[in-house]
Order: sequence, then C-alpha cells, then structure tokens
Amino acid sequence: MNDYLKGLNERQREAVMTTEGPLMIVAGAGSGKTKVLTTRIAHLMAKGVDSFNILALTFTNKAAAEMKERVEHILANREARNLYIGTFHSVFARILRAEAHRIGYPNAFTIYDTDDAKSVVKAVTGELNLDVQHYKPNQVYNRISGAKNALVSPREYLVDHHIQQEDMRSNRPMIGQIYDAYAKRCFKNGAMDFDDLLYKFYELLKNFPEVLHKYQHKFKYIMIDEYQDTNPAQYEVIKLLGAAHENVCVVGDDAQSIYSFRGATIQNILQFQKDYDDAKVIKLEQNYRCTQNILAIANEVIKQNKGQIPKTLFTENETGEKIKLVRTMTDNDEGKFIADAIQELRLRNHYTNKDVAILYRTNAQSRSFEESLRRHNIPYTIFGGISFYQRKEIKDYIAYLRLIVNPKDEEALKRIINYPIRGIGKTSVDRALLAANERDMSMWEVLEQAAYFGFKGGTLTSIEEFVLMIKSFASMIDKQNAYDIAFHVGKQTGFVKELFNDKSTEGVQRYENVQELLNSIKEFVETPTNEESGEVGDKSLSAYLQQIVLLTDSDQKDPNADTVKLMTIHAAKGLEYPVVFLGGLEEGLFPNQMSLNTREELEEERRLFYVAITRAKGRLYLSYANTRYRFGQLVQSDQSRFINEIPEQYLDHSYAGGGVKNQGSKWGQGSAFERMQRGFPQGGTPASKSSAPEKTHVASLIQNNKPKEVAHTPSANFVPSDPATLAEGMRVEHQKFGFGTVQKLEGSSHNPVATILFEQNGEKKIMLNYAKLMIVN
DNA sequence: TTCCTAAACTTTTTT
DNA sequence: AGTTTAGGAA
Repeated sequence: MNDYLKGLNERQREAVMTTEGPLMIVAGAGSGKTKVLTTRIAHLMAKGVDSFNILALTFTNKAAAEMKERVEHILANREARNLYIGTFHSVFARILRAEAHRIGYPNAFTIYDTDDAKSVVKAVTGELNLDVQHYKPNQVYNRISGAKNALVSPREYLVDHHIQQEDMRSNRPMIGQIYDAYAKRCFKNGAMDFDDLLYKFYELLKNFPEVLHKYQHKFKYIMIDEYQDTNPAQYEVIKLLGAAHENVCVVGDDAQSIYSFRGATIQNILQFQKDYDDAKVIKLEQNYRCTQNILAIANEVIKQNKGQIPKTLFTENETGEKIKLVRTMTDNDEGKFIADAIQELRLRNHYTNKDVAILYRTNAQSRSFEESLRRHNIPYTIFGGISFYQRKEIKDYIAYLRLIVNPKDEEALKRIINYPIRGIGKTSVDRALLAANERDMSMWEVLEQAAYFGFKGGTLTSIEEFVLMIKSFASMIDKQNAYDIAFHVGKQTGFVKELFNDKSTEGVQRYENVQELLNSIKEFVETPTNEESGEVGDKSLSAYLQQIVLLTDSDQKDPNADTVKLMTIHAAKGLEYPVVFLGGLEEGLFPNQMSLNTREELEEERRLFYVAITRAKGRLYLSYANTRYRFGQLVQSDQSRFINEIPEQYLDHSYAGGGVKNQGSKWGQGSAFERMQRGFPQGGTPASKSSAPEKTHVASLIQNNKPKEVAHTPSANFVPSDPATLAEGMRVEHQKFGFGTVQKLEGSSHNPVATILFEQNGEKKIMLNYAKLMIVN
C-alpha cells in the first residue's frame, strides 16, 4: 500500500481510491475532509494522472492555499505546479483572462470589487433619474448580485413575473432597468464584478462549444470543496465542465451550509444523486477533532433541523470537559470575562494565545473583545476587517494602475482624475461623463479629445496634461515590469510625495501603507511562481491587479502567529482551535433578528451555531450578555434559544463572568421579573442607569460655545448684485448675516474676497464667487 | 472648489 | 457609537 494511504480510515481510503465517476463525500465536521481531498489528488497523480488535468475548487484563498500546501507535502518532489487549485473566483478569472476577447471583453479586464460595483449602481441609478435614497445602491446591488448568482440575465429579470412582483412589493419596480443599465455600463467599462466571474464564465462555456470542449478535455478530474455552499451559477459551471467525463467529486456537509444569503442553495448537495444517477456516496462520520461532549451537543443542536442527509457523527476522543455557559451583565463584562479566562487558561492549562479563538455572529461584536484583550495585554488578531487593498490611499494608487491597464475603467478614472488636485473638478467630470453617455463613448475617449468636446482654458490644459501622463505610463506596459511602472507612477503623479509631506499620524500611516503596496508589487514581480494560483509566468500589471482584488483581509494575516484569533463564525468555517469562546448568544443577535422570518432562515442560523460549536477541539465557552449596546443604545435581551437546545447534562454553569456571579439558567431564561422590568421603559434597571451617562447636556454646552449667529430674514426684494460692481464702503445685504459695510476688497480677479463688517454678526470674509450679496445703496 | 457641520444610517454573514 | 453623506458657507 502506498504510504499516503496509511493514515486513513476505511471510509476515507475508499473516498481516496474512488477516482472514476461522480462521487459525493458527505464529510461531517472534523472528519478529515481536507486530508481526503489532498490525498485523493496525490493518489490521482500516483496513478499517472497529469497534474495538468486536475481541478480543485474552494471558496476561500485560505482553503486553496492549505490544500495546495498539503498536496505538495504528500507529493514531496513530484510536480504539483500545474495543478489548478484555487477559489472559484480566481480560477474562473484566470480562464476568463485567456478567453475574454470572445465575449467582447478586453483580456486585461478590470475586476470591480463591491465598492466599485456599488458606485456604478449609484451612478446608473442617478442617470435613470431614480431616487438614490429610495433605490439604495446597497440593496439594489444585492438584488443584482442575487440575480447573477441565479443566472438571471437583465432581460430575464425584466420579464420574470415573480421577480417583478417582488420588486413591486418592495416598491422598487425599476431595479430591473438598473440591472440592465449596470450590466451595460460594466461591459462598457471593460469590467466584471465578483458575480460576473461566475456568470460570464458560465456564458462563455455555454455559448462557445469549442471553449467548453477545451476545458472539459483539460479538467479530467474535478474536485469541489464545501459543495453545500455552491450557488446555481457555480453548480451549472461544474455540471458543464464535468459533463464529458463525469469525474466530479464533491465534498460537503449539508449541516454546515451557511451561505444561502449569498445565493448558495443547499439543494445542490441534496440533489447530487439525482443529477448523476450512478453517483457514489461516501459518508465520513468519524470525527477526529472534538471531545465527546462537544460533539454530543453539536449533534443535539443540529437534530432540531429538518431534511438533512442522515448521518451520525461519532468520535473516539476523550469525553472532555463540560461546556461552560456564562452570563454577564453587559457586553463589556463579557469581554472582560473572556480575557480573564484566557489568562487563566494560559497560566494553569498551558495554552498559548494561538490556541484560542473568539467567535461571534456579527463583526460589530469584536469591539468589546478587542478592548478587553488590549487591557489585559493579550495579543490578538482580528480577521475580517477591510482588506489592505480597500484602504483609500491604496485604492487610489491602484486606480492609476487600473486606468493604465484598462482606460475604459471609469471607476478608476473618476477616482484619480483630480487626485492629486489638478484642476479637473466635479463640473468638468460631469460634463465629460455626459458627453460620453450621449455618444456612447468611454469617458476616457472624451478626455482624449477634450478640445473637440468644448473644454477650454485651464481645464483643457489640465485634461490634456493628464491624458498625456496616463498615456506615457501606458506605453511602459510592454517594456517594464509591474513594480517599475508602479514606482514611476507614484513618483510622476506626485502622489507619493503628497502622502510623504503629510506628517499627521494618519498621513504617516498612509505613506507606510503605500510603501507596503510597492513592496507587495515587488514581491509579486520577483517571486518565480505565483503562489496563489501555482501558475508560472504572468507577471504583468494586469495579472497583479486581478490577483489582489480577490484577496480578503484574512488572506493577508498570519494564522500561525501566537495571537488570539477573533473572527465571525462564517470566517471560522474550516478552522479548528483547542479553545473556542462563542460570544453574544442572545435572541436577536444569534439567531439574528434578520433571520427569524422563516424556518429556513432559522435553520441556517442553527447550522451556523453548529459550525461554531464544532470549531472547538477541547474547550468550549458559550457566553451572552444581559444588556448590550446596539445602534448606540443599550438593549436587553434573552439568552439565545440555541442554548435551550443543549441538554443540561453537558453544561457547566459554575463559571463566574466578569466579576458577576453567574445566575444559572433560572435567570437566563428571562424570568417574569425581568420581562416585567422590560415592560416599563421608564423603570430603568441599575445597569442601564450606570452604563448610559447623560451626555446630552455636555454636548449642548460645547455647542453653545460657538459664536451665536443672529438670524436674518432677507428682504422681500432680495436680488444678488453682480460682485464686480462692488466697492469698498458700500452697504450690502447678505441672506444670512444681514446688513453690513464692505471694509476691504482683495483676492485675485478669479477669486475675489470681500471683508464685510456686519451690523449683527461682526466681521466676515466673503468669497464673492459663491456668496450672494445685494448692494443696498 | 473646498471645507465644515449636522444629519442619517448603520449591523448578518463574503469571494 | 462611529462613520459616511448632504448641504451650506466661505
């Protein structure tokens, strides 16, 4: 037997050895799923399959990196380089890069991140004369995203009765039109959003049989991780790619399906056997991760859900400790309790920082944990903030690079056309945009012919200089590497210098970030193989840009650092820790208020709870706070219903939280007494009184320190006079400040400034270009 | 055009 | 509470 098969149990080995035909591996939490997948790839190669013919798709870069690393480890010196292991998005983007011209996109197309996409939505909504307040870009974008994930085109969207009814009901009947305009604009900009990477790839395979054939032939063996989280677009692509050989191996756990909000449908995994009638199903039911107690409550909890693939997880691990349940008075107490507990675990139980994870439902909860950890001097890492590449200064810098690679990229253009300030303001931009839309040209093309489009004077000169500068950068693309271009851009635009000159704390930080960006580009250029994709070669600027946009915050932080890890439960999927704290187990927070509408939503929350529990190998702490600040207001909540689903025998209530003695479940259930108190908003519990100091008085005092303005109602016949006719000594009326006398006239002819002594409001400097003044006499 | 303040909105989860 | 946006002032 081959060495790599020795560490596997019987079921796992069967999964590895079943290389031909459709295979579904139902892998319970901690059952060695990644091990099976990686060993299976190694096994395929040992059997003589060319690594070139193997495709493995994951959802996160982290999972892809881990899989790749482990395959390389098993294979030792054998070639793993040609393996296609990556996220759906990165692998599809890479293929689209090669084939984009077929669907009318430039091969160096831009990938819009969520911010870019929302900005485009906002722009086209405005152009359709729709109220951006009502058609909120965020909501509209989510709706569009949902459509794409379900493979609904703008045309289909507009004629689909069900969809139209939904939009009518939400009083947003024009979303279809926005979707249509949005799609057209993205296409015109040579840009795809995240969802397009799936959607356009599907269209490519669907409409170009020769392309489909090429990749069907290439990917003879396909493996999909976390299959329960695939959406219809991903599902259809897999179906198309696998249709020729049907060597499709999916791995998943229906109990861990937690991404339906992103369009994932649990049906994909439930229906696998119907899609492939000769599909083999292997269940991995032995858990190697958790103690018996942890696994027991996980099983108890998930039992409450309906319609699962039947399976029973078991473990041969030790019983372990009971699950500690802790109630605290406030969210801050919860943070304090956890920090104290971590210190105790380190001291008495020889745990290190990196053994511990604090998990929560929403990102907003990280604040109190962060604070208490900092106070206790416990090093920590938060996963899931904004990505390094989302920072403003980095996005600005990258916008230059994007524009060089793809001048049609309007979002990039708008971002940097006047940054650093070069005298091309909003008015000029709007004019250029209008001209571009009227003629169906790109804004860049309008700028190229600025004189023809009627730009004059200083603005024209500025535009021409700008266009010339970008063109000179673009001419470097074929001759110089990404780093040299980027460095040159930073220098030439004055961008880096401007940041360097800003000596404020934030300014220094921004400058350092830009230096870090340059380092990352240098590293990209100098690393012989592209670690993300395993691909040799493409070191172009556009390759760099396409890669970084798909990186998340988590990808840029070291998971092995000796720090306590803080993250949402979603971000924790696939990970494991010796000690897990799960905070905020309160009704309305977890399960979240937003997910209480249907049974399906509640069941997804429960699966999320299941995922959270099963991250823990040894010790699990569940905590909740009596009161917590939400939306800046103190709210009280009951303990989560999920706690009630855990049999009492597994729980240990004896832990004190944050100096507050735990009252046990008698109190936690929400006693009549508590409910009564809550019924009287004026009553005010001691907690709410002490935690919510009355700040309003202080605030109003500070505001009152400002010089008071005496109100003035403009005369009925108020008509602004021509500022040019103004002279010193004249008596004038201002709409707000009332009557006054011109003391002095100064400033350039472009920007005249008058100093006026107002009778009621004292001396003010008035910019005559903008303020309205009427000469009284 | 740019800066400042007040108001409004946020908070479900992410490639 | 903190952050982003809109509108007004200069």
